[in-house]
Amino acid sequence: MAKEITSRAENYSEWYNDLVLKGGLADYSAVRGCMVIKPYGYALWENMRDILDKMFKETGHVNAYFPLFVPKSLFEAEEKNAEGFAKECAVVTHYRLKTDPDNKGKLIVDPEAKLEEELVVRPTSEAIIWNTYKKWIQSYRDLPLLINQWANVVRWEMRTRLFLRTAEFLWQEGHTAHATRQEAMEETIRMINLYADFVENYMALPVIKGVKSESERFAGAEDTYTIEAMMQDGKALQSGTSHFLGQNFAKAFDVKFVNKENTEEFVWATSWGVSTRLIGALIMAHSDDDGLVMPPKLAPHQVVIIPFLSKNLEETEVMIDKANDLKKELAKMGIRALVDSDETKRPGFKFAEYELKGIPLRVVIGPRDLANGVVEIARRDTKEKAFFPTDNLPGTIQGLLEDIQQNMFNRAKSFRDSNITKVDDFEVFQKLLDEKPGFILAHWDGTAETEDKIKELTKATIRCIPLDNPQEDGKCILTGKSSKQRVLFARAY
RNA sequence: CGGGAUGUAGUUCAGCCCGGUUAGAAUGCCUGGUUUGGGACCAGGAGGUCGUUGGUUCGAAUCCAGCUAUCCCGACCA
Repeated sequence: MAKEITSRAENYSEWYNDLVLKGGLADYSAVRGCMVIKPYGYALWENMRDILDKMFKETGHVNAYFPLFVPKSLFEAEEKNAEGFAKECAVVTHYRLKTDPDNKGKLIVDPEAKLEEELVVRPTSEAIIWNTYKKWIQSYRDLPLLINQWANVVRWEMRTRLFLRTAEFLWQEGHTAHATRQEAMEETIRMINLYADFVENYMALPVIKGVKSESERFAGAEDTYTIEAMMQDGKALQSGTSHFLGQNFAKAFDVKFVNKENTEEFVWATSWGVSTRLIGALIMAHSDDDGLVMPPKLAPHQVVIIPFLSKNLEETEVMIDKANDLKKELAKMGIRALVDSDETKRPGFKFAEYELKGIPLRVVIGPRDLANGVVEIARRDTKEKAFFPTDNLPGTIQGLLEDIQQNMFNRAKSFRDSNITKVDDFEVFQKLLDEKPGFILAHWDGTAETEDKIKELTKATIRCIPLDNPQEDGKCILTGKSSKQRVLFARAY
């Protein structure tokens, strides 16, 4: 084995790192906490981005771009938001370097080029955007304002992990302004539903939608909606959030509009985002000890076609032609195929390589099978190999891709469902978290103190209060105080 | 940021404790040949200022310090 992958059982974290690095998705860089997204990883992100972008536009949003830098005075305008992010901000203090007079060939920061006002590298863009919205919004006719931006943000995290938590990451952030509380709330819900739709239908990953408790809420929001997914180690990954911001930012940035009755009102706001972290979720939810497993709808290459090559040049040429013909036919149906006719690598090497890369289907075209009117097709999700007639191959492949997409979702869903447990006893709660990782539904008295205490004792946090949560009488798992519903607990990334 | 570990060829690592020729291996890479239905084989070859800066020393991959990066365990977090 040229590229050994640590097994999940041996070390889950190393397994994850191996997949990212050896699967060719990303690489470490010379910058602390920042990664290089390699072409294969970026192709995956482009697919995700393009689909989401289309979904945003179908729901009436438009794209714009706001500056990377936020003047400190703007950043601090919304107090809670500023406080929440303050301890992880990169700050620009100077605008010039100069050659070091004492050390030839080296540069130093020019002390004379100190900025009057420091610039914060955006950890999120509410401040700069709401400062702009003030200029754009005067009348109810200017509302709703539905803007999204694709951007990079910087959050100076203590400890970073490829895709899951990097100091700089790519994301989209939607920032909307509305005339009424109800409209803004509807937007908040619309977007969390859109994210759930994307993650479930494209990433093949089931999610639980819910509301964050007060202590897990976005800094500056009145309510944070979240989608939570379960990874193969039973831990939760927050995969997307949609915030109802109330009038907090409108008040902080003095954004008012005149309504039909000619009275001034503050506007209502939402913001929502998903990031390259979704790639981490995709990897951890579906992959196995042989490498990545890409859901067909997002896979950079959905099919790899490998023609068998031999000394017989004439025969080899026929195999390569067949492979290229199939690729063209697939392209007509919108299926992304890759032909590997590299004669310097043996088939076994290629099989292993494309399994590592997670390509959903592998089609092998060889003289022996072709004489029998069949080709061998192997699917990545189940590792099954089977022969299929050469007639209507594109149709067969399309069917298989759909089946893989569905199978991956079903598999992830049954794994998740079998790892959600209702618990009513705190000792069982603690024991379960250590022995059988997963989600736990338990009663909670609704206080931040209890939530903190549970976190301290078990490292588990309230992931969300699920939407459409069944109401039932119960007693808080820790304090025994009365409770009307169960909330979702888990250890999280 | 606290605790632990690590950084030597593209990659994985040995050498360091006990300083002293020209720093090794496997794998990968290049060339030629034989191969090709699950990570091929033979022969030849290229590739390293030992993470970085400074210190100790006649002499540093080896000893000491700072910095930097990565991994693991915490705290923080999408």
